[in-house]
Amino acid sequence: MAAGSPGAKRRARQHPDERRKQLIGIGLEMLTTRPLHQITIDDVAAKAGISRSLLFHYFPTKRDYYADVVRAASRRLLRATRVEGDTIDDLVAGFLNFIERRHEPYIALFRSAGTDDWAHEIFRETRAALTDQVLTALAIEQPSELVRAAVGAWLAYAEELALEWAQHHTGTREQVHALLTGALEHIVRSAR
Amino acid sequence: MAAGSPGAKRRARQHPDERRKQLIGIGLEMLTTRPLHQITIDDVAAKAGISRSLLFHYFPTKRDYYADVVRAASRRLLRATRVEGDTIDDLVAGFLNFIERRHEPYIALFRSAGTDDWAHEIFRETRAALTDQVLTALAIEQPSELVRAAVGAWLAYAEELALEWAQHHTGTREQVHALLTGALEHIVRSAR
DNA sequence: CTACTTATCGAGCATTGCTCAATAGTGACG
DNA sequence: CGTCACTATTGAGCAATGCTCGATAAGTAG
Repeated sequence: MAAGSPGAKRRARQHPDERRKQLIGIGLEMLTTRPLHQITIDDVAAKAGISRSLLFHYFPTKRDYYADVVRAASRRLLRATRVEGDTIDDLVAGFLNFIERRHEPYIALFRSAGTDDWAHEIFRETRAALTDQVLTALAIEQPSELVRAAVGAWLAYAEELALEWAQHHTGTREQVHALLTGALEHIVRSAR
Repeated sequence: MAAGSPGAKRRARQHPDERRKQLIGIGLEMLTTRPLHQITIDDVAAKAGISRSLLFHYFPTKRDYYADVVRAASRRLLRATRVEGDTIDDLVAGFLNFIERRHEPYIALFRSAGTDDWAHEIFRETRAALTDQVLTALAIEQPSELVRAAVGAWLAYAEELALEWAQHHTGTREQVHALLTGALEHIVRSAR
């Protein structure tokens, strides 16, 4: 099925910004259903109703396109996990809420992390930003390298446990919540 | 440079088992330097000094080859992390020793985890086996689902922290060791 | 209406995963 | 030692895919 009305102009010219948004949007959508490297240019172009060539007009290479998509996913994630409260409880509650409702984009970002160096870099930056959020919520001003590393590692723990809970309903929400806050407290206390 | 002596027979026939081992060995080696999906059949064949076709004679498809390579990496990992001692201290010490010396294969396995469904499955199995090892060392006979999940998540924490330590020397070995054992004790105690 | 910019396309090239029929080591058996 | 069956091995070739390049037309300015 074509994008526009039937018999529409064969060349529906659009403004570059909107095209870019559209293409990246398609990438984000596809990223939730399959791993990054299984998204072919042809797929994206077909879904957008444009030719392969046009995609290369906007993104010099497939990797550049991927990178922009993953960056967009990262930005979404960071915006969505921004916590309102200050306490660890609020933080963890918000995190669990997010994972419960939108674990698919999270997994998507996760999965792309290992595909390439640049993807891993974006993933690291994302986790670093999350670490900052946690440290802020904990009111830790000048964390040592060890504390930062420990909190970053706790994020890995939290991601794993929360995803397991969201996908396989392992334990109750309260149990998971308690496990997360307890571990964070313990880890931070131990690390300094 | 050719594999054998110069002017050797053009068709150096080998036994299937050795060929398979050789090919998988090449895959394992390449896996430490680049992400899985960047390993092309041509690369492997060239390095082995054979034609592309022969690789498809041994592995029906590229994915099957990949899967066998990743499985081999997983087996290596499990063999190398097998702990001798019984206490948590022994366990963590062995884990740190392993990560310190051979974090590259570990990272390689890590990275391949997100590339595809089958890779993720192998990764899950590997982590499940590691979880069993930990539970055994902890002398926990009949763990609840929650305890299993928590220990599995602790593995994510341990991997992250240990890799950070091995790569960027974050904190001393004793500090990391204490962080790991402390967290594990705390988590297991909380989870039941 | 004209001219200029550029979004858009189609054709075509190189790489790569994969197939298939043909070839040639190698071991088994006489 | 010779012959034969088995199969490891290859080369040619197809389809998909990343990517290039020149041509074209949809807008915009004048």
